[in-house]
Amino acid sequence: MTKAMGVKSNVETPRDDVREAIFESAIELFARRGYYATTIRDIVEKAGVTQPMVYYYFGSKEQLFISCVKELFTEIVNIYESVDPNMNIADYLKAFLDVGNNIYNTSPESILFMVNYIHLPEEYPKLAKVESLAWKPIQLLVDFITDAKNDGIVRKDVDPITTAIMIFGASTFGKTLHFINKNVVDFGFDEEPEYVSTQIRKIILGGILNN
Amino acid sequence: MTKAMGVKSNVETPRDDVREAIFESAIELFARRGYYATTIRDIVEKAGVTQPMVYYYFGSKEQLFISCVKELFTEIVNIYESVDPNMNIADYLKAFLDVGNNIYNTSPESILFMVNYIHLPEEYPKLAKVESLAWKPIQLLVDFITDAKNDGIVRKDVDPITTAIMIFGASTFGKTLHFINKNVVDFGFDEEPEYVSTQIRKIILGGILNN
Amino acid sequence: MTKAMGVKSNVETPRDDVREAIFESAIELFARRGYYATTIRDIVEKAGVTQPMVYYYFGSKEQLFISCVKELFTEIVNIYESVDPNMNIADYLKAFLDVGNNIYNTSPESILFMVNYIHLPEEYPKLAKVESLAWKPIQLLVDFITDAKNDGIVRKDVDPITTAIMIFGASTFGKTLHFINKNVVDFGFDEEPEYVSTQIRKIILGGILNN
Amino acid sequence: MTKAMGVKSNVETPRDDVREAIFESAIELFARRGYYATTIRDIVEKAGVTQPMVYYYFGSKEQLFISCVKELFTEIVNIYESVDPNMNIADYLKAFLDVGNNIYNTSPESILFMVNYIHLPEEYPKLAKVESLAWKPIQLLVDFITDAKNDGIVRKDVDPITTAIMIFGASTFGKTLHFINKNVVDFGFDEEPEYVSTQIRKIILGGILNN
DNA sequence: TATGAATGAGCTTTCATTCAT
DNA sequence: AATGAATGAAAGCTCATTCAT
Repeated sequence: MTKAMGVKSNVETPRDDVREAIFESAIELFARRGYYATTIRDIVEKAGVTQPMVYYYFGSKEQLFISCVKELFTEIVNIYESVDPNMNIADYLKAFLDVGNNIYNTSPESILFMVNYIHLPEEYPKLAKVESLAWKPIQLLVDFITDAKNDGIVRKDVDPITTAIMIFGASTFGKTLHFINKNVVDFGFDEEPEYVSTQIRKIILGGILNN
Repeated sequence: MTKAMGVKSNVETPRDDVREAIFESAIELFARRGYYATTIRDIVEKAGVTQPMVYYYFGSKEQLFISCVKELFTEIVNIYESVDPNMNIADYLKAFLDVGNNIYNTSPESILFMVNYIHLPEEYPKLAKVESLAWKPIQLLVDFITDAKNDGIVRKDVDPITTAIMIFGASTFGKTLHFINKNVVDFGFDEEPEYVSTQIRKIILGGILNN
Repeated sequence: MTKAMGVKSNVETPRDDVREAIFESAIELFARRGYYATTIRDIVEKAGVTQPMVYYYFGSKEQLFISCVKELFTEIVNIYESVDPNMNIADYLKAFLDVGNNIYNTSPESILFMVNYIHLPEEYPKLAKVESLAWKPIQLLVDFITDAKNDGIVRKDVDPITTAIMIFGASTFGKTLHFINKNVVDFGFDEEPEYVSTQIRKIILGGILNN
Repeated sequence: MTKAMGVKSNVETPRDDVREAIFESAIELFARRGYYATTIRDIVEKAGVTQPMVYYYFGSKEQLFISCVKELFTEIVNIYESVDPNMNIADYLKAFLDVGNNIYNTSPESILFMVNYIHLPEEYPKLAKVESLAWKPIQLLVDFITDAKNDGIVRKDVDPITTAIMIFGASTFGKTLHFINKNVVDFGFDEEPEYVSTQIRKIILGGILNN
């Protein structure tokens, strides 16, 4: 991700080339194959560096993985946090979903990686270290919906957490299916994320707003 | 799952004990750890049999995995198909979501396994073989909603596919979070699947029904 | 050692061939090169087996090493214990020293291994497990000398422990020097262990007996 | 050792700090862990310098090791040679053994290192280069005893070499056991080197003197 | 059907060493 | 005189799989 997401921060000092190359290869491979199916050899080959460099810069395969997760989640959270909460609910929802779609479009692996990561229970000791990050985007939604509920915009009998899960879960699940359908096996499911987002917005708003 | 779900289809000849033991251990381990982190040794140790038995009965690790997937998906599909589509939409939705909750309650791994499986893209060559099965529960929803739309119960501007994805995605994502929160790391998300289902129903119905 | 020492216990079941081969190669290599300079690959090459066999039979390199130490020390202790303590001190001393010489002649590595092992302090966590075995031969000497002291044969002002250390230390040190001189680098020290033993006996007896 | 032994030979130019630091760390680590279990990383970390410094000052790990051995043996030999041979045998023996004890007390690793080194046969190509040094202390003893034999003080049937080996071997073996007992695992052998030396002297003198 | 024993290939990791600066 | 970065080679170990019985 990183660069792929258009966050290319600035001209890096040349000595971080190797670290950077490892990092990017790692994210892509971990995202596509998962932790165990990705070998250090895969990573360094793709990055064009030698094996010990991984240990020089990251210490171990697991720490490299954690670094990837942290970095990726941090970036994603930053982007989600940049959405201004001073909008009406329809606009906010649109902005929120657009963010997800943008990330997916620039770097589908990012989403896969995140979703994938969240769905590997036995691996969760590792998750503990990024717990708050992983939960953050959903939390932002929960907070916004709670406020809207307090303002009387959202119905009193609506549970903000469930609502947030619906929005977030539906959106990422839609992207995953889109990715699979496009890259792996044709499910007959070819709806674009943008279209799905529009639908989600409409249904959710219809389901939770007063009147 | 299998036995755990109470779907033990017929009385097995006693000599299938070994096969059965392997099968059950495999499902549980694959579900919790994923394909690569699960070793043949793990499986046979848990099953109390010897390694070559896996090859005698299943041919290879990959084929064992596929067998698990097929069996599991078949059972799950059977259950979903047993939901009578001749109900009103509210009841159908309730029945549909209840089925998922029941499966999760009797055998949480089943859900994990399925979700997990769907989210490992690079593994999808394998998926091709169960493509229609994996997609089937969603398809059932899509069909039901499409009918309701044609009957004028669901609004014309609602996309049945997106709706089905929302229902299914939200429901499984909710269960995953519940599982993680309960078994791995406390996210502060402790809502029971049943409660989440009720909310989903309410929101979806509010969002898609005419009037 | 084992076979080399002429202790070939009996016709083994053929299925222990591999284990046996690993074991013997291990002892010889550990003895000559020490633990760290000996690789699993060295051992299996010498034994004509494949690497995983080491792990199948012994679990790890360290456990293989411990097995060797235990086995070797046990055998050596057995031999030392077979020396009948109902002799006069001169004969006992001769018998005791002869035993060491015999072991050295049949299997020089045995001695090297033992001495070598005793002189790697940082490795001694492992030693804890064979502590009593390693100390046993010296203890036998101590006990005999103590008895002789109580019987008035050995002078009252003589310390049995120091005496035993002198006998044992001098004897093994002599063998080590003999081995080095013969196999590695010519120190100009070519006295045969048997000659050294005779001298040790004479000097010790002269130094500790009454009259 | 070196400094630890208080033999800091001359005022060093400050720029040898690094070399000195490497040297001292190396001796201690080699002594405690042996050659193979000691890594360059261990040494430089302990010394607080960087890895290439080892190669700048010593050329290689092996040459560093040899340097340590040479330096250490040279110092030890110097001390042993400073013992005045113009004494009677009892005093000389006392002085000789005291020297060993002093070295052990100021720097136990020195003794361990030496003994350890002598007992690693496969390493002896390296030994060739310090052959005369390693042998020297024993040689001094041999010479003294030979003279005493020629003077009729020591019995004609006594072999000076064996005698020297007994004295030296017993003394160092005693120290090794003392070290192990104190630092690693309790053998029940807690005799102080000084006490052991006194005993050795008494027994040896009783065993080799005329009358 | 079932198993103990065996294996080729590949894994993560660390080592001593060197290079460019 | 000193260093951060880099490397080839090899270490211990595990994997899915098969063979002989």
